[in-house]
Amino acid sequence: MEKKTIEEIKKLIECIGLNVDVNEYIKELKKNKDKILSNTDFKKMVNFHKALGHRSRYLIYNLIKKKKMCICELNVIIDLAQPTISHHVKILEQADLIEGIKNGKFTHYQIIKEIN
Amino acid sequence: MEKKTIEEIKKLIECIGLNVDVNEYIKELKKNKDKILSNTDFKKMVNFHKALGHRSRYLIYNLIKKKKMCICELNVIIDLAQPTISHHVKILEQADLIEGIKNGKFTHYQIIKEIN
DNA sequence: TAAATAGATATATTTAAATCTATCTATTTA
DNA sequence: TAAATAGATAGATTTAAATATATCTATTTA
Repeated sequence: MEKKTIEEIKKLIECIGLNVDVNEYIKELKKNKDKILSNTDFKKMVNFHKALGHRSRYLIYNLIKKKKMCICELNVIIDLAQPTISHHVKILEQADLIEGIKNGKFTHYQIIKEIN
Repeated sequence: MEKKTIEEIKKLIECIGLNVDVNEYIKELKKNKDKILSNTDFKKMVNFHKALGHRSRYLIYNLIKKKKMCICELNVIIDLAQPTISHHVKILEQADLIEGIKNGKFTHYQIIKEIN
């Protein structure tokens, strides 16, 4: 065991008290961690929050929520280049928040997961 | 009006149809946009999602949710340097998701906003 | 079927976030 | 009150995300 880890564990012992089995305690914490990480929704939830955790995307999501829109409509009111808007829309789409319905030349995006 | 904008609007006219007042339509869309951006919760919501939209922070949040913890406990089970963990914890704290309660030398962090 | 075009993709560049090491601060306790 | 220490902060570096320009693709329609 490396020096750094030994000091971390010394610190932990002081924190949790001497009357606790440290190895058992750490084992329990690591079990919690593994359980969280192995949850099938873990990545999905992180991506969901990451998708909405950006000013432009949160705006686009809420605009589409008010009224389904195509890229060309978003492009008129948002001060970003068309490929940038397409990029953000794609991230929202991949997070299963919106979907695009092709209609002739135009693709209309609409909400599929409602967030209040 | 610049060339780029003119083409954007031409495109929009084709999309929404000729029997619609384009200026009125754009005005309405921009009103929607301004309403969304001026919402007092806009920044708060983006920060909330940004806070949870990162692997390590989503893990830390869920660990604290299972059991209140101090930095030293997180440090033992997460493979990141102590200041990095402190940094992530601070972001969760600033998003009003968790709070730190000082107890002697140790600060125990606990959930204040439950997310399922 | 060939020109026009909505919007996607590729690639490069810029900007922001994550992470680290080193150091500081506030608190405890011997 | 001085040494010890939990965890916060500062600053530098690395990594990832945002954005732009240029180009491509799939579809439409004249």
